[in-house]
Amino acid sequence: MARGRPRQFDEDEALTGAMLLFWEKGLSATSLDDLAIAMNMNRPSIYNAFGNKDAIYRKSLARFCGQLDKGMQETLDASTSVDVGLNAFFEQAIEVYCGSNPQMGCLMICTAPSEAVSNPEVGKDLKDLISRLDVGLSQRLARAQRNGEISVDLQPKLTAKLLQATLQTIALRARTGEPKASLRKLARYAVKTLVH
Amino acid sequence: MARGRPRQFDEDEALTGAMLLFWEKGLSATSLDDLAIAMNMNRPSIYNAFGNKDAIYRKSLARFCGQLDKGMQETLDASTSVDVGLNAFFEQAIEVYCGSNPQMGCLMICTAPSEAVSNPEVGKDLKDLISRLDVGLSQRLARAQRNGEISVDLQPKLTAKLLQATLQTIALRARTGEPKASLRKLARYAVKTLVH
DNA sequence: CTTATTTTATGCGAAATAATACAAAAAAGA
DNA sequence: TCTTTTTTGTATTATTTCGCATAAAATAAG
Repeated sequence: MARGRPRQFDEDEALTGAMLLFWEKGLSATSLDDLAIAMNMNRPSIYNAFGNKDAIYRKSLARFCGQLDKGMQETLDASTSVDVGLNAFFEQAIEVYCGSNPQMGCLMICTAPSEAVSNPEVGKDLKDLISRLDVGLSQRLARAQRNGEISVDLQPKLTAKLLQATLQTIALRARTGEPKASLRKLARYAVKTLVH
Repeated sequence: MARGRPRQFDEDEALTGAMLLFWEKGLSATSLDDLAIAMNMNRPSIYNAFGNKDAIYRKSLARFCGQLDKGMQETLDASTSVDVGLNAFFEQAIEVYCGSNPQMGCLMICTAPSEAVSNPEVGKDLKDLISRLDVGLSQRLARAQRNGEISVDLQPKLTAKLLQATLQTIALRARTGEPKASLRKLARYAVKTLVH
């Protein structure tokens, strides 16, 4: 098997290049010529391997969110105490959001909303990520509540949304250049204030 | 005075039309042809009156943010108690963010971030709005603290950021179609939890 | 060696897009 | 009435962009 001419590009590397470009410029401002350079492929090969621009963008989103989601689940599950887990999760996110120069925040939160109205599939991708994070955070809070680690007065679903709000503001602020230290301080205050 | 041929368009209405279009599609996905229709002007007149696409977008942002900022200041100043003021402010914002069909969230938070890296001026507009809201909220909290209305343990600047995080998540969630009632509930819980 | 299969690379063509040139139109002032 | 000023509308140009057609290249199977 592997019948025809072998591929010259690495699918993973190409998608990474595409993702980085979308992360910087968003969907609409990115052209296929830009993508061809970033993916180190020519346009016909791109169409053949990935489909049109929307499809590449959504595949980039899917990979990015998969990592984010997985990181959250693993970090929250691994930790015995909620607040330690949450702080570790925010720490991870801050590293990603501030990990380039200039800082680019979150691929989904910073680039998908502008497309979400005119492109309902992107809207759905955004909605799904928000929902998954709500669920993951909420379940961890509920577990902590059952363990007696946090107050029964706390409402897990609403608190989860406020924790995600913290994650989102960190993403947005990172994109405006706000320094890591400032974001860390905010994250720790959020955990301390919201989870008790 | 008013020397030459009178304008056939109303500057305010034209800018409103442009703003609505940018709000729906973002900066990059909006063409000047679309704008010409939405503003009820022909392209040369647009260039003459407003400048290029970036300039029209930034004028739309400025007007939108001016109203948001003013609404916040007035609502927070008018109320004697902080929590009532904050709840009223969130209520206003929710009406704006969910006021169309489909819901479009916040013009700035939902469309500017995707442009902010490649267009530093837009990045600055975003940063400035975030900063102004931080300051406005923080000052109101500090006042309440001096009045003995809220605890001295509360950190006004950090709490202000968490309140803005709440505003931002409401904007993003509104854009994914989350219902008003759900957003209201979140806003009230945020005020209750964060401001004590 | 021949055939089938898949990818690559050049390049084309249609459509969209940004921005401007230019003359006609519409007003005020001399 | 004639000039000046500003806006309007048609048209044009140059560029970008998307998506695909086509043929060459590179491999496996028969």
